[in-house]
Amino acid sequence: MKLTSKGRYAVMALVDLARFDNINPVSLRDISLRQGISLDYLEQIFSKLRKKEIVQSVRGTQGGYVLNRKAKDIKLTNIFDAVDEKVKTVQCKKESKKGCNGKSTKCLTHNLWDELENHINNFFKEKSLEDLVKDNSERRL
Amino acid sequence: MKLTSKGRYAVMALVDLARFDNINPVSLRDISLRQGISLDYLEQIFSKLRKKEIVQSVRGTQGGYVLNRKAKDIKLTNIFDAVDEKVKTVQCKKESKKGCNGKSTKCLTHNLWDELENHINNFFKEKSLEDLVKDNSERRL
DNA sequence: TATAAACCTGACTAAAATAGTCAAGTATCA
DNA sequence: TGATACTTGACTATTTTAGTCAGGTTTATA
Ligand code: FES
Ligand code: FES
Repeated sequence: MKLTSKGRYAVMALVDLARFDNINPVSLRDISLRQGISLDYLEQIFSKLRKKEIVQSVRGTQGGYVLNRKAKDIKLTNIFDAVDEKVKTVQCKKESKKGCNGKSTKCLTHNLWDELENHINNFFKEKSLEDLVKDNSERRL
Repeated sequence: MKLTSKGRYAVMALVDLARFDNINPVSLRDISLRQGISLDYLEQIFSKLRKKEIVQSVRGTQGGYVLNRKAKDIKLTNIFDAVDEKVKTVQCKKESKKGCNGKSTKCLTHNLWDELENHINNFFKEKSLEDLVKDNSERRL
C-alpha cells in the first residue's frame, strides 16, 4: 500500500499555498521552487483542484491560485478526491453482489477490507488544511 | 493508495487455512480451488510465509501447510510483513535527515504522512487471524 | 500596445510495479 | 513406483506512475 506522489504533492502544494495565501494569489512557479515539484506536474494537479473548486485561478501576470474555501473547510478527503487518489482495498465491485474472483458471493476477507478502507478514510475526513498549517507553524516555534 | 493482490491473497489464503487446519495439513490446491487464486501464485506467497515461520510445510502426498503458531498470535502485521506488503506514505528515507526531493530538511507534510502510516499500521497490529475467522463464522449464523 | 508572466490543455513516454505464468525440479505417502 | 504436493527461480504481459513536452490563452504593466 503506498501513497502516490500525485496525492502527496497535492497536499504539499496546498499547504504551501495556504501559508502564503493572504491577499495575492500564489503562482505555481513559486510553489514549484519552494517545494521542488515540477511545474508541469503541478499544473496537472491544480487543474484538477480547480475543477473540484478547491482553488480558484487568477490568470495573467501576477496571477496564480487562491483557496476557494477556508482552510478549515478543506479536508484531506476533498483533496484526494479531487486528484483521484483513492483508497482501494478490494478488486470486487462494491455495489455488485459478486466476489473478487468472479465468485458468486463476497469472499472471506471482504468485510475486513471494508473496515480497513473506512479506517483510512476516517483519517482523511478529520484532517483539514488548517490543521496542517497549524501543525507546521507550531513545530517552528 | 491501494492494497495489492498479493497482500489480499495472503490473508485470504490464511483465513481459509486457519478454518480447515485441525489435524491435517491443508494443500494449496484446495485453497486455490476454494478461493479462486492461481496455484502458482499461492506457491510464491506461501514460500514467503514459510520463511517467516507463519506456516509450516508438510511434503509428500496428503501434505500441505499448517499454521506455525496459534491463530490469535498471528497478526495482520506479521502476514503483510512476510509477503512484503508494506505501507509506504513517503519517498524520503526515514532515517536520513533529508527531505523528499533531495531537500536538506523534511518537507511541510512529512509529519502528516508519518501519522498516516502509524494510523494504518495500528489497524494491522490489532487484527489477528483468529479475529478474522471468528468474524466469519459469526456472520454465517 | 507589446511583452512577459502565468494559467490551460492534451498528448506522449520511460520506468517501475504488479500479477501473474512457466518450467523443472524434490520429497513422501500409499 | 506413481501420484500428490511442496520448492525454486526465471520470465513476461499489463498496468500504473510520474512525469515531460508542445502549444496554446489571458491579463497586468511598462
Ligand atoms: S474482497 Fe470483496 S469479495 Fe473478496
Ligand atoms: S515526506 Fe519526508 S520530507 Fe517530504
